[in-house]
Amino acid sequence: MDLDLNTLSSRVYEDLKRRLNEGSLRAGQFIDLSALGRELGMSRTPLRDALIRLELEGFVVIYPRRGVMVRPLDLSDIRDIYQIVGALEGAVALKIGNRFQDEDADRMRSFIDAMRAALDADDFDAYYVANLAFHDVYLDLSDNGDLVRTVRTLKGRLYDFPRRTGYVKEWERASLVEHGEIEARLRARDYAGAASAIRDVHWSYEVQERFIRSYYFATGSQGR
Amino acid sequence: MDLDLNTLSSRVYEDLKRRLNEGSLRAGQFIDLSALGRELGMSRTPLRDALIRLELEGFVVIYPRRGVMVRPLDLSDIRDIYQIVGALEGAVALKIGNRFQDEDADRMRSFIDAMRAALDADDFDAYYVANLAFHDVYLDLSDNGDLVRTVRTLKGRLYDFPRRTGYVKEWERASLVEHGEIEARLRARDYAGAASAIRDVHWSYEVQERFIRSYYFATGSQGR
DNA sequence: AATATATATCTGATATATCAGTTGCGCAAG
DNA sequence: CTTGCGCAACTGATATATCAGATATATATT
Repeated sequence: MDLDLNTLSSRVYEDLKRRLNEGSLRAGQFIDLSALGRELGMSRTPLRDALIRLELEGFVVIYPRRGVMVRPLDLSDIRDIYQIVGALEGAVALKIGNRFQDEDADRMRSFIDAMRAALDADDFDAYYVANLAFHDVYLDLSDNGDLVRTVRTLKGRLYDFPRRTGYVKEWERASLVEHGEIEARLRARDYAGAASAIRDVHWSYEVQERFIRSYYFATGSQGR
Repeated sequence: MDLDLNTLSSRVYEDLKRRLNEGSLRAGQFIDLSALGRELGMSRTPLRDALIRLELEGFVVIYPRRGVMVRPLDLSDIRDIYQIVGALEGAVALKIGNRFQDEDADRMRSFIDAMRAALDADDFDAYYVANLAFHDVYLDLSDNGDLVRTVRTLKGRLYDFPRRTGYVKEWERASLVEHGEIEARLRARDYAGAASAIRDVHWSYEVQERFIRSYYFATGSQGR
């Protein structure tokens, strides 16, 4: 599936991602293939193709002959995702070498400033966009497409599916400090230090656990 | 797809993996769905389901309306896989903590001895089995199922698809030294050291490149 | 009232017919 | 001889009918 949207199943895959993002498909909810096919005006075959892909990416679970459920995200899932993203994103920083230039550090610095301004303005969406852009500065320097794709899929599961509207300001203020540390280490070409700041602090479940608990589970939106 | 083999597509998925392993489906080869369906006595639908999964795992490429090709493994793929496996397996060692006991180190030591004996006897299969078992000692201590599953899928792509029969003895002798280092660091509870031995040496593409080139490409079996 | 069994219903899985995008080939025109 | 066009052939994609495993419900038995 080369995902260039020239197949129905590619398009329905994107549509399902959008529904998961906006919350019209919610964790724990079962998906009725017949009803959805009728709504979308298509047979179940491209739906099945798309759902197989979503299952392998961790968004849904297909119970053969029983139903398809949107997969909830519990604390152990989040912990697992943190460990994988930390390891992989840390590996990108570790190996970044000469690809990283001062202008990359400058761009990271500007996104930190944008994040701070967004926090001051209580603008969660602006914070979210700047946060992703900050990390993308060095992720985009990696030529390991599978690694970066994996990281982005997993971040999507944390951030986008569903897309959340609230945030824990204290957490984001702490993240700003961490972002500053990452940028400083990269600017200093201390790649091992940057990798550690990413893996062992920023993407450490243990370090971030109290924020994670308050962000994902305090509102009772989902969880066990 | 819960992979308990109670669906046809699960069974055909396993069968296709076996064909990839034994080389009856080879890199670069196109798979004829109609012919394969007739051979297996089934429709193309479960074949498609299985191939979608294999595509997402990196074994094949589906060109819509054109064909399905077994994906070759080139040097950049191998480099990418090395980086991901190194990062993830290193992360397992880093976080292993109190789960790791002296008896685990003893088991690792026994697999090192088994690998040495296999090399002395020129027994590649025994070496291969002991090598996997060695790494599985600490991988099995991780409770991050997705991480370990990803590592195993990627190792499979390197080792098993196709399964190779030759080996580079010099490489394996060097690996033995690395295995000893990993075991010693874990036994000493030097988790950061173990993680580095795994990520920065054992699973470093740059460190292993000359062996990789001679193993994967010297026979001209595949490559560009 | 509890348990076992038979039957109905539900939903995904699969078979098959047909569609549709891609590529190859033959032929005409320059 | 080269190029462009029309058509045929190829293969995956999709629609639809049917199958089949899983679950719920009704009924019989203890």
